[in-house]
Amino acid sequence: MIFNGICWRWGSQKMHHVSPFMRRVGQLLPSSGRTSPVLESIGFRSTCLEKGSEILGAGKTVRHVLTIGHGLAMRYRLLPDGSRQVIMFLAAGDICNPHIYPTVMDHGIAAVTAVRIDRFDCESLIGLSNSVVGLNQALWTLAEEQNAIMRNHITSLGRSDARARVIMLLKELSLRLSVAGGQAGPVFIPVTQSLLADAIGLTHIHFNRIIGDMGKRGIIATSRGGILVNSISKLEKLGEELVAAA
Amino acid sequence: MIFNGICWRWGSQKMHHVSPFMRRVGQLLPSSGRTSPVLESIGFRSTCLEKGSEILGAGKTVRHVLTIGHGLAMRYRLLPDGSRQVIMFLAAGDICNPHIYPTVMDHGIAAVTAVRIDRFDCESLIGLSNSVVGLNQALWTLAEEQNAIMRNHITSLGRSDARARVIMLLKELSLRLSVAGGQAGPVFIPVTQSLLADAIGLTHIHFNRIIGDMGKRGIIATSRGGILVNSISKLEKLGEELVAAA
DNA sequence: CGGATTATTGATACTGCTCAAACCATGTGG
DNA sequence: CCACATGGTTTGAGCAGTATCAATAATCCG
Repeated sequence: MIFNGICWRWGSQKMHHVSPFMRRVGQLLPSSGRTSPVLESIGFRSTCLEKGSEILGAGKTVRHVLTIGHGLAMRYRLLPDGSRQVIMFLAAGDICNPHIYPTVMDHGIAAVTAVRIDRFDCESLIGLSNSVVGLNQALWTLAEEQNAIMRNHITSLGRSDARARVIMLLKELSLRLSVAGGQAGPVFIPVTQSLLADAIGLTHIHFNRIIGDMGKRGIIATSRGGILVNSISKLEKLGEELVAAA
Repeated sequence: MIFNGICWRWGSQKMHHVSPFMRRVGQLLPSSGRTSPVLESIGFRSTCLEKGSEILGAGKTVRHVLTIGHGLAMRYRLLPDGSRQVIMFLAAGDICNPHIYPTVMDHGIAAVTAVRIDRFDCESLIGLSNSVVGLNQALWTLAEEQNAIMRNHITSLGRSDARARVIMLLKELSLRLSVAGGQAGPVFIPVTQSLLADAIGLTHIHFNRIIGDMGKRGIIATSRGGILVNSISKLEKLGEELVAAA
């Protein structure tokens, strides 16, 4: 249930924080530098959900635009045999809906960590996209980012062995989670091995063997509930070695 | 080369045929019944390309909106080790670009069969999308169709064994290629086994073994350069049997 | 007819899955 | 504070499913 979570701040049109989603949209607008006051004027409501909550169920019709304010979520599907495929992970600033128009979801979205959801009104956003120059294009660009991730995912699943898939997944998540994009410091990925394995089509057992090996080499460290990537560049180097070995 | 093909009709703003892309867009518009004359007024140019031609190269900046007028194409990536991943197949009416704004492609698009490309002007479409009510939403809906296919693809690659993947792929292509959507008649899929195998992460050898088995059961028939699906419903039944067996 | 692409078949090797179990961390209620 | 339940992690042994290598056959095209 979407209203299950502890409500952080609720009911006020004006939030004291800026939505990461709007910040990203603003950066994509042609109107050069700072965030447009028009964008900030649009109201949204924040809801906090605990780990594991369902954000958007498959089959549901969406009347609001949900975005990740803070934390990690995932798009996923449950299969008839009970197994689960994680389609992609969503981080702060990502949009949960396919687009800003009402739709029916063909997959679910759930909270991987505790999550803050910033909820906008479809009509308001649609109205803005008709009036603010460049906004529509910005939304397409954001959507295209997610599509690129899916294409990478398909390529990874189709043409790489287990080890390469693990490396690519960790690399992608590290980069998206490190705010600065390409910094050198360690990044903690707060996702269980089972979930990570479900994303790249491995059993959690095999996944564990692979990262166990990577742990011995000091590239990552494991802890309950997450993985610490010590150095993204080491990760990339390992990936290149793999390609070279083939 | 994009200009390599035999040109079917060229240089005239007014085509004697309607672009399948525009027809689909028109059907998604709220303005009820028939295709809006405004949509038909927009000019486009058709180019015919032979099998195997490159339609859009990876890394290219796109200044036109390319759509499939006739035939089959594919989105694909080439990997450093020389192998190829087919990300998805594109049929008549599908858009090749990620969206109608200029972008850089992170993957290539090539003709699987002989193909007619209907090429629109970015600016014209953007202009239309700002003036025609519902057009922008229609474009998002079309894009979302492709995204749904990618999500299916990811799920298939991640959680199904080879046989199930083959069945899903053939089913998807049969449905998209049969104009009537859900008809009973046989459908011919004009794609080599190697390409189909490259889509679902199999070797063409293993792919061949699987469809050989399906051929013995009369569900499909093979011929050089393509596969004939005798009955989509039989295909679905086989898929359900697989699920039940698991 | 000769060369090129595509399809098919066989034998063998290896990746990653399955099953089974132990271990560890965390939280819960008595 | 301890006993227990829970969910996550780690380890082992054996097997199933696919890849790989190698070759042959069918088909098409010039």
